Amino acid sequence: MDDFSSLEPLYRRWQRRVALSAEDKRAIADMAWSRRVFARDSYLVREGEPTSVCTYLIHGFAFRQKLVSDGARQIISIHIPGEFLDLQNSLLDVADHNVQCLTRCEVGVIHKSALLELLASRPNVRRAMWLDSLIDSSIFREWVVNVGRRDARQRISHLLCELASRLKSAGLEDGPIYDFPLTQEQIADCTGLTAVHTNRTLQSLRRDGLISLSASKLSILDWDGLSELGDFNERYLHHSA
Amino acid sequence: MDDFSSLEPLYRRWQRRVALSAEDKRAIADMAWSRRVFARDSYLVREGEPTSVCTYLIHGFAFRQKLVSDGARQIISIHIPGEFLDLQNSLLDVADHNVQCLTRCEVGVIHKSALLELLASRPNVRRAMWLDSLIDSSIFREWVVNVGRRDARQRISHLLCELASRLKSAGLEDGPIYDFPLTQEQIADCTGLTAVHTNRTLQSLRRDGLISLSASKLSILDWDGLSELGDFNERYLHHSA
DNA sequence: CGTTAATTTGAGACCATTCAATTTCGGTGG
DNA sequence: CCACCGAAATTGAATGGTCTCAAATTAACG
Repeated sequence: MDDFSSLEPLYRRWQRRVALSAEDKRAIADMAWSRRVFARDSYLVREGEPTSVCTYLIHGFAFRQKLVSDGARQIISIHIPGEFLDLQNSLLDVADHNVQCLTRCEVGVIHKSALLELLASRPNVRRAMWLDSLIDSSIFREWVVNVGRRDARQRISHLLCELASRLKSAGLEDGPIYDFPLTQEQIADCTGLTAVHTNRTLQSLRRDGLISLSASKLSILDWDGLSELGDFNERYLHHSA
Repeated sequence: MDDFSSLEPLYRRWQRRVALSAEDKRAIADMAWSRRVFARDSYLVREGEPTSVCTYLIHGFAFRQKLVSDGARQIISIHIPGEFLDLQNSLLDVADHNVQCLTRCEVGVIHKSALLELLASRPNVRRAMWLDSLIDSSIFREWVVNVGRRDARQRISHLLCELASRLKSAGLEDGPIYDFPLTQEQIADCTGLTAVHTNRTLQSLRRDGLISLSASKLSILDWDGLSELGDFNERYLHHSA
């Protein structure tokens, strides 16, 4: 990767759980990265296609989604800089979901073969990546719970808390005001609601003084209130250990 | 493990994706397994507890679940014999969800340390386990979609198709009649519905001649109809490759 | 400053929930 | 073998959260 600082967020996250040696970092940086930029809404991975590359998010936001038979979309996770976007797809042979840019995205692309070689030769990196994928998995589980057993106000509160907590943990934002990349339609697709009901629910959260959200700026005015309403407990994010 | 045949379903599943050598199998069989039996409903893992062992399901059915603030339960996945129940919990330090027996369960228990040693020394086993956890992950994603963007008839149809497909793929049942371990209340907890509405929805599926379900026996009378209704595409199960 | 996307509003319909009561089923003890 | 029991399944009626559809308003952007 031409600009090594792009890997800093990655190292920072991994170091919290796995000790990376200088050689580990060198092996990562020495990989055949290529930097690319994608426009908002463009697809990075398409369901059903064979996988050949793996993408690391440097700047911008991306999300995973699946489409159902009537054309409705369910967003499955949101990704922030410093995260790999499709480890899952890369290590399996055929993509089982779509990955799309939420905003303009700068990414580092590596070939599957280079990735596999790195995983084979660097045990610490392998462990870090595996843990990453286990944490992804934990987030999916929480999303099942969120759309399955919470009402609209709780679902949206939970989503906002998760994003704020992850951004803060990654050192990208440290409140009280966040750059918030989701439109109301996208919030709806994350929470299994309609855009109309999402709009009404956001209004109700604003009316209660929990948040203020406009012009792509979110501020969480009452963290305790919002996280309690949304039944948010950050254990599932495994920020430490 | 005293009875080596217990590991057959595991080998069979892994062999579909990773070539296991005789030494690999020996290393697995030689681990310090202990066989235990748990009663229906008993907890194998509790959210929030530090993890120390890993459990392999030999006989019976189990499930993962999380509870929300008002006490409601969301089931996150169902597990069938031959699967590891809590790899995710074991490799992280604190369990982020509960694992519970659906029926009386016979399991093989191994200590985390023995598991980590196996993973460090046997690359093929490591790869097989990682793929297992990636497929788990894929199933979670599909469940997010199921509860997020499908109506009651679709959700239940999809669940029934998934279980049938996995049982068949594991060589445990080969329809048209399946031993079906879920009560209607549990189906409800899988699909984010209430038990009452689950009951009515099952009746509607029966009325349409898609299934017959009673006395813990499920038969899928019209696979094509049920899978089309439930928008079921088994790609996400990654049965092959 | 025009054009399109995003947000907001209203009213009515519907899917799913709630609560309570009843029936059926599976297992147990006399 | 039948009576009994609790769990599971079923039914009814009323309520409600969310959806649908359509239109209006506001914000974003070149």
